[in-house]
This record gives sequence, structure tokens and C-alpha cells, in this order.
Amino acid sequence: MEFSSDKPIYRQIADYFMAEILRGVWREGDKAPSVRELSVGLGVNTHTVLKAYDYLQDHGVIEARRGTGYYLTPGACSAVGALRREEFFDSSLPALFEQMRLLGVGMEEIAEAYRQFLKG
Amino acid sequence: MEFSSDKPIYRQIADYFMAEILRGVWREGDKAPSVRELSVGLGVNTHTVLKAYDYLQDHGVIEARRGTGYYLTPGACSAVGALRREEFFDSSLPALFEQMRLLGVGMEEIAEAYRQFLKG
Amino acid sequence: MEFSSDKPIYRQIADYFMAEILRGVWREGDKAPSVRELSVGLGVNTHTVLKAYDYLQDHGVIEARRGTGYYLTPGACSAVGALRREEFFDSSLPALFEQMRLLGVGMEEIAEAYRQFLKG
Amino acid sequence: MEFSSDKPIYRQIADYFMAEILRGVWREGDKAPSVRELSVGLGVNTHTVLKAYDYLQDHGVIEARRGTGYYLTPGACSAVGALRREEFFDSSLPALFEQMRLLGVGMEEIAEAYRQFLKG
DNA sequence: GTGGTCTAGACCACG
DNA sequence: GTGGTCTAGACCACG
Repeated sequence: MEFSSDKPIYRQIADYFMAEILRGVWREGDKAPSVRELSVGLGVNTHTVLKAYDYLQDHGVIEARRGTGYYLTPGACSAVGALRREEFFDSSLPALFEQMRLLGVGMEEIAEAYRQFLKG
Repeated sequence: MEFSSDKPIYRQIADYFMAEILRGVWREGDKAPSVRELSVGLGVNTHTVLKAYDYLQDHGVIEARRGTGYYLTPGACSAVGALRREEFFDSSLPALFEQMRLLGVGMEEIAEAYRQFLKG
Repeated sequence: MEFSSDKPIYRQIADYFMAEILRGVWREGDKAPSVRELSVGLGVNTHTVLKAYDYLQDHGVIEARRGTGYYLTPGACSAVGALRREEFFDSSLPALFEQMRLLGVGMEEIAEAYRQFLKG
Repeated sequence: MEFSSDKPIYRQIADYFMAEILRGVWREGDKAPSVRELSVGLGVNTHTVLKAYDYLQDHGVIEARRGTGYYLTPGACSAVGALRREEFFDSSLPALFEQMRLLGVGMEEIAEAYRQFLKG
């Protein structure tokens, strides 16, 4: 895995993890790779992986079980979906609106383009 | 200038050039740096710069004068604007719509978020 | 195919290609010869063929499909026609006018010659 | 001098000769290069040069003086002009008309383009 | 000097 | 396989 510089690495790891879930690689209830295992696999510090897992746990994607490791929650998929929605509304969409402002594009044009998109 | 790996270098050069125009660094009628000069400055092959200039020329931002060099066209600024608009509608917007589809987000929600954005 | 020296090879390839379309050898939707195949066939560098295809693509005659090849666009025929018209008005006609100036020939004489041509 | 293959060499020599007159290299009354001299200079047979000189003599550009050689006629310049006009009306113009027919361009469009040309 | 064309050869992503 | 990008280096016409 390659890391870009514009986003913290732990977030990139979490995103990667969630993309794998959406792809169906891991399923709800499955055991997540151990922190140590993953840190070696990705060539990053265990702290970084732990931070990524913390993030995923905070958002209900995985849960820790004492002495055994992390497991995908039942509801992991929908949790990922909710997170994506959140990112979409908090980050992607404002960036788009900003671009609209710069280009002088109004909402009507977007709506019209959307109707075209649905047809095509 | 640093190049990222996710976009061809020649496009990055062209984009940088257009950003400089929008910033007002270069004005309509100005002479662009010569192909060789710029290629040395950026540490890339002359072909790569030429390809960037070709792209800009094709889109009406600069024009070649044989034996003299490239010059910003009269209308360079609006040409850049038109290109940005085109990219927005042909690339950014379809990506947005695709994401909307994946997340099950409708146009009404976008419009609502836009109203919030305008207020905030 | 033989190349003359007064026109760039890539333009001669593009012109040949368009002539073949007008002759009906290739039809809209057909696959164009692959870049490598054609470069070997013509004994030129792949770049030169690519430049010809770039030119044709820029003018809406062919379109690239990633990993598959180039295909004649729907509308390739009319695109070729439009290009020919453009060349006529931007190149042939100004050359004619320049010659008229040198020879002291006016538009009335041209119009008269045209009437004769239509009769003959 | 390089010869192209689409026109007889003697005509190319004659054309070259006339272009030199229009450029002012040779003047009316000047002695033309001897047939032998020119044939060596151009690397062609003396017959070919003679044929070119015949052509030029037929059209009043040069005249033979027994025992001395060929000389530009008084009126050589206007003779060249007349020849150019003839070529223009007999060759260039019909080719243009043919192109107009193929492209579906009418005389009105040419006249309009001409008005634009005179302005620009 | 300037842009423009061409070659030889490498390496990449996509399917 | 397909197109696409990039380099190194040569040579050309124009001014």
C-alpha cells in the first residue's frame, strides 16, 4: 500500500479497511488482522495501526474483544456507509460548492446535469 | 515544482500555468517561458513541456509564433475559465453523481445542503 | 505508403486515414488499426502514429477505449467533412486570395470563371 | 535544386527560372546561363534544359541570339506575369472549384470570405 | 535563439 | 495485448 501525503496515514489505513469491507473481502463478525500483523504488513508503526483501529472502533465498524483482538461489528457495513455519507456531506460537498462559487455555477445547472446523468 | 504521481506531468504543468493566469501572474499578450527554459527549470524533458503547451494551445490559452515563442492569447483568462467549467461538468460532477448513487443520496438532499452552505 | 517531405508524417497519416473513411473503406464504429500495428506497417515510430491518432481524436474522428484500441466515432464521416471544410477556409482559400493579390485578379473574374466552370 | 515527381523536370526548371525573375535576381536584357552550364549545375541532361528554355522562349520570357546564347526579353517580367495568370486560371482555379463542389461550398461563401480577407 | 517533428527505447495502467 | 507518458537525443524551418 502506498500512502499519499495529503491525509494522515491512520486515516488512509482506516479508509482502506472500509473499502475492503465494501468490496466484501471482510464480512461482519470476521476477525480483523492483529495490530502487530498489519503494522508489519504495511510497514508502519503499531501506534499508527492502533490509531486507525481506534478510529474504526469509534465509528462502530470494529470492536475490541479482550485478549482475542478486533472483530467486525454486526452492522459494520452500514456503519461504513454512514461514515461515507458523513464524509460526503462534511467534506466532498463543501469542496464542490466552493468550486461552484468560483465558476459561477448555480444549483439549477447541477440539477439539470443530474437529470441528464440519470438519463444517460 | 513538485509533481504528484496521480496525474500526468504535462497536465500538472498546464494546470499550474492556468492557476498562475487566474492569480494574475501572467497577463494576456505576455510571452510564456520558452519550452527549453521551462523544461530545464522544471527538470523535465522538452517534450513534456511541449505537450503541456500543446494542450494549452488546443484550448486557446496560448498561441505559438514561429521562431519567437508562445504567447498568452487575448482571451486567455476566459479560455481558462471555460476549461475549468468543462472539467467541472465532465469530471467532477459525474464523480459526484456516482458517489450519490453509491450512497443513496438524492438531489433534494444536495439542494438542501447547498442552501445551508450559502447561509453558513 | 510513401511520405512526402513537405508535410509532417503524422499529418499525412491522418489525411490518409480520413481519405479512407471518405472512400468508405472504414465505417463508423469500426476498430482502427492498433498504434503498434500501424507503426510497424508504415515503418514509423509509434509516437508518430500516436500523434496522428491524437490529431484525429482531437477532431472527433476516432476515440480511444482504454486497453482496447481506437474506434471510429459515430459521426466520423461528418467530422472528416467538417475538418476538410475548415482546412479549405483556413488554408486553401487564404492561399488563393494571396495569389489573387499577387496577380491583380479581382473577385469578379473568379466569379466569372466559376460560371464558366459550372457550364463546362 | 530538388525536383518533385509530380511535374516534369523541364517545367520545374522553367518555374524556378521565372521565380528568380520575379525575385529580381535576373533582369530584362540579362544573359541567361548557358544550356551546358545550367545542365551541369542542376545535374540534368542538356536536353532537359533546352526543353525548359524552349518553353520559356515560346512564352516570350527569353529569346535566342545566334551564336551568343539566350537573353531575357524586354517584357520578360510581364510575360512571366501573364504565364502565372494563365496557370492560375487553367489549373489552380479549376482545382479549387472542384474542391468547392466536393465540400458543397458556393461562390457566395467565397466572396464573403474574400471580404473578410480584405478587411483583416 | 524559437517551436516542431521524429526516433529509439522504457515503463505504466487498464482489460 | 491496448493506449499513454516520459526520457534522451537528433535534426529541421523560421526569424
